[in-house]
Amino acid sequence: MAMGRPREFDLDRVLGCALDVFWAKGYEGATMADLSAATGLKPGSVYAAFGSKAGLFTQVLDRYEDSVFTYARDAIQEPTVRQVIRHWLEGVARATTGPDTPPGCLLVHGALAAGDGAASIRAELAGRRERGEQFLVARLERARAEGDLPDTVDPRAAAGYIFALSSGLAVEAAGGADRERLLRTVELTLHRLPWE
Amino acid sequence: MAMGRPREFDLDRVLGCALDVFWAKGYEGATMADLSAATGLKPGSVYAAFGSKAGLFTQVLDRYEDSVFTYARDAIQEPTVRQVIRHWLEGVARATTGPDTPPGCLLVHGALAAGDGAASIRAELAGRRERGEQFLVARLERARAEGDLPDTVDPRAAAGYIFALSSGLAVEAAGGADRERLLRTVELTLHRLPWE
DNA sequence: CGAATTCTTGAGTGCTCATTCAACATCTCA
DNA sequence: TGAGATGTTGAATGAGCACTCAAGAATTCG
Repeated sequence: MAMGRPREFDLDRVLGCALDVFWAKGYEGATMADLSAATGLKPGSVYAAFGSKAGLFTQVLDRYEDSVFTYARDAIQEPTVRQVIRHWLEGVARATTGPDTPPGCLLVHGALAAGDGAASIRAELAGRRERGEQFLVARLERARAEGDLPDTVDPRAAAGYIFALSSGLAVEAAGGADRERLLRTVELTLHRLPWE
Repeated sequence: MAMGRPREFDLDRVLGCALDVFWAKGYEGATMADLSAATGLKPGSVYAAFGSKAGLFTQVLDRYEDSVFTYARDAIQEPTVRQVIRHWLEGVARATTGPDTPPGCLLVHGALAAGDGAASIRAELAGRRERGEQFLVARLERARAEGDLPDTVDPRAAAGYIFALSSGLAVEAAGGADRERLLRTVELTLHRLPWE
């Protein structure tokens, strides 16, 4: 029953280009003209393919998590809480200061850069950050059951602490701090964790 | 030689209203229409008095630091490093979750929400954050000289750690976290500092 | 008072934004 | 081959943006 004209662009490449733009400028800072220029798609094609700027952003977020948050998935596989946290925080420091990617974190940058008309975008990003935190909470709960985290420590509080530091590192990176500076903060953090 | 018509508005009140708008929406998120409505000044009067949106923002920043950063000035007066840091971090937690002010920190929010056309605004905010950090560095250097901070700890690294946490708390507040949650993170941080 | 000066006002400037649309192109299937 | 379906294109649309300006209003000084 007639399939229609096939799209001429590579979806993955387009999402990658759009990611760079959103990552560098935030949701509202990125204009359709920017996105059109970076992806090579005319505005009409973007709307045909993704419905809206917000629709494109949502797909870009999925791609961001898949490609950037590998360090988080790897981190929770580490055998001890110390190693989990080291892997996690060093991953944040590296991901937010990559030589080939914009400085900062899209989930942090995007959220704060969303103004009035983008309340739903802010909610979406807050939800994704929350999911990320739950990811770490679950690992720390397991650690407590295994005796690797003291009974006196609430895994949610510990994850909240690590997450606050992660967001702080992302802010510093977005503000121009270099990787060494971030890694020095990570090193000091790991010198002794609050419950050790 | 003729003084001209006196201004009809109270400068301090106008800056206060503008502060609320910038604080809630960031630099680029705040429109002149928002500012005009909140202050009661017509656009023409704003430009006559402040020159531009950026000029108004700069004056608002001064006012912000004067009124909100009292906790930082008070904190460094505390006698011990522990008390300095407690006062500082609790001040951040409270200032970013005030019942009568928007959530988050203007210096963090404003910086990340500044897109392409506002590079100078971003630089201004980065400079002000840097000045804030130096403020804490100086206090920690004194503490090290007094033996209140181990010789092995670099005051700049320690201040960087506290500042990363501060920014992280501000991001969480902007994302909707409540005061109790932030204070729980502060409590865990203080349970044992990395160099203790 | 009248001249000089500064503020206020309201309407308007040109620009950029996200989004749309009609015409055309390229595919599948019968 | 032709009908149906979908993708691409370039131009256009209306809304919102920071900012401006001419005219009028309030003041001080001579």
